[in-house]
Amino acid sequence: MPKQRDVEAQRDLLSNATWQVLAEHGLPGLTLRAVAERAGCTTGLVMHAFPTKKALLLHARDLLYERTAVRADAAEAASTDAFGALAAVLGQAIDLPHGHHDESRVWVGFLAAALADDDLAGRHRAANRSFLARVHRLVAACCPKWTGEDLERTTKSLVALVEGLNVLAAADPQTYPADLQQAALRAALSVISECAR
Amino acid sequence: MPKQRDVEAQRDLLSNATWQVLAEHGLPGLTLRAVAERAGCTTGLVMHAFPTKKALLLHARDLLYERTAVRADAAEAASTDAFGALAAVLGQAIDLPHGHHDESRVWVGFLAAALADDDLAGRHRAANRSFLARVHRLVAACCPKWTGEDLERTTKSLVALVEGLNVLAAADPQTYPADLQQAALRAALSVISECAR
DNA sequence: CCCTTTCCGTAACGGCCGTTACCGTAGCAG
DNA sequence: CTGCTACGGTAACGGCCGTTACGGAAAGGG
Repeated sequence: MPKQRDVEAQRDLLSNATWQVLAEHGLPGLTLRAVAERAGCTTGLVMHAFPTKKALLLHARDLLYERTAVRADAAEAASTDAFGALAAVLGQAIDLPHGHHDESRVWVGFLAAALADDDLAGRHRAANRSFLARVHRLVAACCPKWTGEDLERTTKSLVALVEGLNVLAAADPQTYPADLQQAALRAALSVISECAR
Repeated sequence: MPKQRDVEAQRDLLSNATWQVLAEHGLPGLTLRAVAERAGCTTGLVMHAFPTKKALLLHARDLLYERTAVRADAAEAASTDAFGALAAVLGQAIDLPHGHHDESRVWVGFLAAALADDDLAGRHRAANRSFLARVHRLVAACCPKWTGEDLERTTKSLVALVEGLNVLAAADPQTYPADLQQAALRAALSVISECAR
C-alpha cells in the first residue's frame, strides 16, 4: 500500500487556490493552470483530485458557503439577545475590516457564473435561502407580533440591502465605504429595534 | 464613392446582439462567433465595425447605460411631484412586467466582468454614480430639511436595496417575485413619504 | 455599360483552454 | 534492501477562442 495521500487536504488546498484566483483575476482568469500555479503544483494533481473543472468549481462554491455559515454561526453565538444577533449576523455579512473584502468579489463571480450554469445556480439558491431562513428566524424572534407577510418582506429587504451593499462596494469601494455600509444597516434595523421594545 | 454602409446602425445591431447573447448564455458564452450568428452576419463584419472584442463590449455597456437612463428620464418626466418621481424611478429599476427581466442578468454579467477589467469598472462606476446623483436629487427634493449625511445614507441605501433585489431576483426569481420587490420598495420609501408630508 | 473602390464573407493562424495518456518516482511491505 | 504500486509531473491532443489576410461581390460615378 505505497504512497498514500490526504485527499481532503488536497481538495481544500485546491479550493482555496480557486477562491484566490477568482478573487484576483475574476472568472475569465480562472483556469486550471492558474489554480495549479497558485496551489504550487501542476494540472496533473488538480485533475487527480477533481475529475473535471466543474467539480472543482462546485467544491469551491461549497467552501464559500461553509465559510459564511461558520462566520454567521459565530456572530449569532456571540450575541446575547435576538436583536443583537440579527445586527451581528447582518453586520458580518457586510464588508469586514479584517480583509474579507475579496469574499464579495468571489460571490459576484459565482453569481454571474450561476446565471449560465444550473448546478451553480442551485448552490446559490440553497445558500441564499439558508441565509434568508437565518435572518427570518432572528427577525421573528425580535418582532413576535408581526404577520408572515411583514416578516417575509422585512427579511428579504434586509438581505437585499446587505447583498446590494456588498455588490456595489465590490465594484466601487470608494463610493460605498465600510462605515457608510454599517450606517445604512443601522438605519434599516431601527424599525426592528423599535418593534422589539 | 461606392458601397457605403451605415456604421451607426451596424454598431447598434451588434451591440444589441451582444446584449442578447450575454443575457442568454452569460459571460462565458459571449464570443464573437455567437454575436455574429445572433446578428445574422459573420465575424468579418464584427471586426470591421469594432477593432477588438473589448471595444464591442464597451459599446454594449454604454448601450445598457443609455437604455436605463432613457427609462429613468421617462419615469421621472411622467411624474407630477418629487416623491412620485422617486417612486417611479426606483420602481422601474426593479423588475418590470414588460420583459426587461434580462437587463438584470446582463447587468450582473457586466458587473462581474468589471471586477477584472478597469475600463468596464470605470463605466460601471460612472453609471452607478449617475444613478446615485439622480436618486439623491429626488430624495433631497422630498426632504429639504435633511442633512447631507442623512441624504447620502438614505440615497445609497435605496440604491443598494434596488440593486440587491435585482441581483437576487436574477438568480432566484421564485424567491424574489415582482410584487415582493415592489412591496419592499414601498416599505423603504415610507420613511421618506412621512418626511415629505 | 464598365470600372473603381469600399465592403464583408471565407478561411486560416497562433494561442490558450480542458482533458487525457503516459511514465518516472516516491514510499511502504516483505 | 528490493520490488511493487499508487501518485503526480510532463507533454501532447483536439477544440474553440480572438484576430488577421485575402479575395469575390456589390454599388455608385464616368
